[in-house]
Amino acid sequence: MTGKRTEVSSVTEDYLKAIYSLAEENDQVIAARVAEDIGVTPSTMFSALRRLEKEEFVRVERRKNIYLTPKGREVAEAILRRHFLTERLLTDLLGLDWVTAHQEAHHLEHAISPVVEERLSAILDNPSTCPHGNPIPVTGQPSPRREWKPLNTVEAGGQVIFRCISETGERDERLLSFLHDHEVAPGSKILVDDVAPSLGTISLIVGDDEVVLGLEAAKKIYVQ
Amino acid sequence: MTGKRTEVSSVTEDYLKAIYSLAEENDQVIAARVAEDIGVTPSTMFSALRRLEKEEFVRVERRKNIYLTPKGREVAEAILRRHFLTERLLTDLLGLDWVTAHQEAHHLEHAISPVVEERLSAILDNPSTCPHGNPIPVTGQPSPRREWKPLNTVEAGGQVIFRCISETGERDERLLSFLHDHEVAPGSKILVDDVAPSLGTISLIVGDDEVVLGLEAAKKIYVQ
DNA sequence: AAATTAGTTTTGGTAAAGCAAAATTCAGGT
DNA sequence: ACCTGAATTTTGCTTTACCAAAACTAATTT
Repeated sequence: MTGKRTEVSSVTEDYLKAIYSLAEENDQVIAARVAEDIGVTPSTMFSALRRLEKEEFVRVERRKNIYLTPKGREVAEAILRRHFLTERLLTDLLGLDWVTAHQEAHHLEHAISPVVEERLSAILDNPSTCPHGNPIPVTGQPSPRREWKPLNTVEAGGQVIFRCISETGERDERLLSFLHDHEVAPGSKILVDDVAPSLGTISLIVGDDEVVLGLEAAKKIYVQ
Repeated sequence: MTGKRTEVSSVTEDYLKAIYSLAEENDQVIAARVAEDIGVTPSTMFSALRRLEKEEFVRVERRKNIYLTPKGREVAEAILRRHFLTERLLTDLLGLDWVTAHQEAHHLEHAISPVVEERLSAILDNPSTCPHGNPIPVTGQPSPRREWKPLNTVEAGGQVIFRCISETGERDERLLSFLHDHEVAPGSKILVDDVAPSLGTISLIVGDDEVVLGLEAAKKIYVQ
C-alpha cells in the first residue's frame, strides 16, 4: 500500500513536508517560499528542486508553481504524521511543552520507522491531532479538511474557538511561545475585540487577557 | 561540563560508538575491526579515521591502534547513553521486543537531544541498564566496570547468571533473536553443561532448554 | 627467506547538500 | 513600452560520506 522503500533522505522529507504545508495555506507554492521556509539559499533550493523533480516527488509548472506528485504527497503525509505523533510522544508521555516538543520532533520524526509509528499511535490511543491541534493525516486520502478558518478572516465581535496553529505557524517559535504564555490552546474560547487592518493587528480577548496579534500571525491560526 | 557544541554528525557518532564498544571487549582496536563492525570499506574507514583524528576525537598509534581522546570518549558515552535510553523507551513504554528495539534505537539515538535525554531518563526512573543488561554510562567517569566475565571463559559445570549481551553482541541480530526465542534475559540462570573448544561450541542449560552456542557468540555474553 | 594473508594507504571516482555571486527571466506598475 | 524588484537559473566551489581497485606494508607460515 505505502509503496516502494526508496529510502528517502531526511532533507528530502523536509522539502516535501514544507511544500505540503505551504500548499495547505496558499493556493500556489513557489520555490522562493519553500526556500525561506526551510532556510536555504535560492541556488540550493534550485538544485534540490531538480532532484525532487527527477525522482518524481514534485512537478514544476512553467508558471513555476510547485505541485506534489502522488508519490511526493505520500512521503509528505507520512513525515507529517510522524512529526505529529512524535510531538504527542514528547508532550503526553515525556511531559515537554509545546514549543520544545515542536523543535525536538523536527529531528526525531526522520528516525521513526513504520513499526515505531504504529506502536506510538497505538500507545497514544490513536490521537487525531497534534498538540497544536493539527489533524494527523490518515494513511488513506480523505483528509479531515478544515471547516476551520484563519483567524485573520474573523470580523470584530466574532466569538470563536481556537482549533490549531498551522504547521508553518509552528515554525515561528515566537508565536508559539507567545500563545503558550497566554495559555491559548486548542479549545480556547476567543473573542475578537478589534481588527485594525491599517495597523495590521487584531486584538483578542482570551480568558481575562487582552492579546494583540499581527494579522500575518493570525492567518496561521485556525478557528471555528 | 559536557563541553563544546561542535555539532557531531551521526556518522561520526557511529564510528566513535563502535570504537568505544570494541575497546571494552578487545585490548586493541584496529581500523579493520571498526570498518567491518560499521560496514564500510577500508578506504572509507581510512578517510573517516583521518577526519576523526583531525578533529581530535581519536588518536592512532604507529602500531595502528586506535584510542579515543577524552573528547571522543565523551561523545561515545553520550551516544551510548542515548542508545540505551532509547532502547528502554522502545521496550518499556512502547512495548517493542529486544531485537526490534535495538535496531530502531540505532536510528533514533542520533536525534535525541540533551533535553529529551533528560526527560527520558526521568520518566523511565533513571534506569541503570539497557534492556539487554548493559550498564548505561553515567555522565561522570566512574564506569560500573564489570565484575562480569564473558561466558566463553566459564568452565563446564559452572553455574552463572546472565548479565548482558555486549553492544557488539547486540549488533548480531541472529544471536539476539536466538536468545530472545530461548527466553534468555538479564537475570536468567545458566548452567554450563559442556565446553567443546575443538568444536568451538558451548552447551548451556537454561530453564528446561538445552542451548548450544558458538564460543565466539559466548564471548559477547557476560555472566556472573 | 619467500610466500601468503591481513591491514593500510593512495588514487580516482560518485552523489547529496550546501554556499556565494552573477546572469537571466518574469511580473507589475506607472 | 520600460523599468524595477522579485524569482529563477547558471557557474563554480566546498564538505561529508561513501565506493572500487591498486599499491604498499606488516605479520605469519611454511
